[in-house]
Amino acid sequence: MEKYAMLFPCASTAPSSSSFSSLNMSSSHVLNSTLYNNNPWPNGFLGLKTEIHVPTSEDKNVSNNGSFVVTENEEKPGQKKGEKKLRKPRFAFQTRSQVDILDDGYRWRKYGQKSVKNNKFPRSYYRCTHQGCNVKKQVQRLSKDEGVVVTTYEGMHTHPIEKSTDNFEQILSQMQIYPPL
DNA sequence: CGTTTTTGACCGGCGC
DNA sequence: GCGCCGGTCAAAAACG
Repeated sequence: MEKYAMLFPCASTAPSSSSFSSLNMSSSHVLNSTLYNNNPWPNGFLGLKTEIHVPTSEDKNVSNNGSFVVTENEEKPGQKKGEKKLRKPRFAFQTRSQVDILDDGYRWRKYGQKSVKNNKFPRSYYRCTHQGCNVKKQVQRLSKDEGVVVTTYEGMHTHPIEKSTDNFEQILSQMQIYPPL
């Protein structure tokens, strides 16, 4: 297996994708697409404060998760009231990208992959390789829309980013919200 | 040689 | 109690 192909879907009105494909592709991926951030990160995972909802026509199609889902301490039916159940905040980012792995500057170790029902594509489970940092993340690709990738983060990082987020920041700054299709 | 990926087994919760 | 479903473990392979 070779490395992932550096594909850049390019929204279409991308200003200059040249800066995107920085030379250090050590593990920098691009996610030019819709990214929803509510800034739930302690140390500022992303500096930007974008909170937009793009009601694309696909929205109805992708009803299973509108676009940005924040599942904090939600009590599910059947759970004991006020239990010490592991309540971790979860954030789902729905991204339009050809690349599954969206690098956020952290190092992830894949620890599992399972196929989900109603989905042709498997779901990958990643874990932050930092000691004491039990942040998990799972990447799922919608079978309906191959271009849509749902990245779900679980937990928060308690350590600085190991890599220079410069690249990622650049991407974010240049990232633009998808126009309603 | 150390680290990450792969992949099936395993396990816990939930519904029937 | 059993089977489905989703998530994790762990051993070996793959990779740099």
